[in-house]
Amino acid sequence: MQINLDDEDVTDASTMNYNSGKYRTPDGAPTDIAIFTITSTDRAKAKKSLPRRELQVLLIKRKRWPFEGKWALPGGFTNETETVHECAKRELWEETGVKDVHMEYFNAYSAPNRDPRGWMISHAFFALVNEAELASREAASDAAEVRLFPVSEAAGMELAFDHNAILQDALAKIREKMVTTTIAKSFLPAEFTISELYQILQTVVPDFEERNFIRKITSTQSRRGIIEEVRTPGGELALSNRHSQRAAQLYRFTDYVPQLSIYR
Amino acid sequence: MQINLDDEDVTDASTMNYNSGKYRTPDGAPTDIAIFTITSTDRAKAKKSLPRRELQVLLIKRKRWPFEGKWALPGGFTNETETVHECAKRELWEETGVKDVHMEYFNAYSAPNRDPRGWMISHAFFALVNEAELASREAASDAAEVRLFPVSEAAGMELAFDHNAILQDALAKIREKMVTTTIAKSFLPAEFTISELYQILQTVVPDFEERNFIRKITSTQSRRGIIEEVRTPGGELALSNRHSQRAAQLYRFTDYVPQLSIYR
DNA sequence: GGAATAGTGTCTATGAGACAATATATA
DNA sequence: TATATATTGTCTCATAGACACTATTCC
Repeated sequence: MQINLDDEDVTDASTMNYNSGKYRTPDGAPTDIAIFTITSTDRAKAKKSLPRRELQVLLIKRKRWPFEGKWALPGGFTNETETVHECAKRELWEETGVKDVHMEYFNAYSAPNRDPRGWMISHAFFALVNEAELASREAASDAAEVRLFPVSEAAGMELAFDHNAILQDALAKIREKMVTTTIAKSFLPAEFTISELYQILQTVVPDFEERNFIRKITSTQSRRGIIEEVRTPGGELALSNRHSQRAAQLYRFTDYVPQLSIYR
Repeated sequence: MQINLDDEDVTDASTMNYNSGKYRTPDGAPTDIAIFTITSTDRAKAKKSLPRRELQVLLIKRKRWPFEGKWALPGGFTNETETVHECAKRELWEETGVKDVHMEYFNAYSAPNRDPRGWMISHAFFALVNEAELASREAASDAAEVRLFPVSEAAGMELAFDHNAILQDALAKIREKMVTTTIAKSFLPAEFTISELYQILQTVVPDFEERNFIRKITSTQSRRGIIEEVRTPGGELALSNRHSQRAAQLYRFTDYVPQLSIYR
């Protein structure tokens, strides 16, 4: 069927297609997903101490043309019967075996010739996955083909397509969102200590530094009530000493969504 | 040319296309743009008083199938030789005769069957245009085909395609950004008074209310220095009385980008 | 003088920011 | 007992938030 896609009464030839009036259409609708996680490795020296944490991104080694052998962000082609969001969700599941994680669409990449296979406008997402959820899958998959890379390392690699730019944009986005929303919860257990939260924030946003972090986040619950103390069934304050000698108060995120404003 | 788009070694038929192995591809890459402006109408009674302001969105009456006769967001099809961002910029120029305004990509709309013409993944932008820039074009265009609507009115209309949803999303987005970034500058002259800024904020975000607005925004310049006082070439404070009996201090936005954080 | 907007005074409570000091449990 | 993390004390200054009050100029 020949459809007239012309919405604007175009009469000059400049915007008409060279293909004798038939419009050129995209050759696919791919999605690319920057899947981030934070790994924890216990420090050798002291047992009861904070683990070393590192922000990692999942990459896949391409098995065929184009960019065969190069590492790339996972992704795939959207079907006609699904939205790009559904596609990304599906790809995440196929790649990592996880679902129901925080995933967000953040940009479209549409530079001509960004894909040697044809005209491809890619829809880019980022996903934040808890290390614990990823653990089971890790063992199952072939480490030579699918691997976590520290973002510092991945940023210096030569990735397939324009995935370097996509990764950079994804990083900038999660760094911004890490301090303006409560997405840090994706990298934490449901109940966590202030130190753990602080460490997670610093792992993603190295510049983040707040001397009196504990005072700020716990002061005047009524105002900045994004987290609350956890209590035992008996009603006492729940503590944890998994990473410390002295036990620390456990907190959990509330449903409160703070409204930010530069005009206060 | 038959290309293998399969990135994931798919072997089950479920993800293969019914069209005997040939992938179905999108039928176009449209962009839709929610173009906002704020109109000012002087109040009849008092001359020197704040004008009535209203947030407006530009709509176009469709001239052909599908949704012929319905109002829709302006937009058009992306060419193979441009990015979707360039396409949106071009469409904005064609539609309003303005360029170099604040325009942002905010989402992709990809529900199957959202467009009766075929499989169309639409890329949605919002643009913020100063009333002054739009004025010249207004006279030139056919008001019956291209019109500004108050957003309150447009939100209640039945628009073409899924444009109601797109408009809602665009509104939510600019309301959020209006108080977290300095995009209010798009609706203001380079030099403005505190009252004008406050009025613009309230026009876009009706809930926005700050009793001591002037104190907050002008206190301790070193911290929240998003605006600065304007001075005359002679070094005196520049004032304006276009909207008031008593002259008011003029301000301009600085380049300072405040860093927001829920963790302070 | 009244209207309409601009801007200041004042008061209290809370938060920001910096550091020192103390607390707790374990290896 | 040394160590590593958790938490509180203390002090100063800035800001939040409320609301009354004064200032300026046009009509």
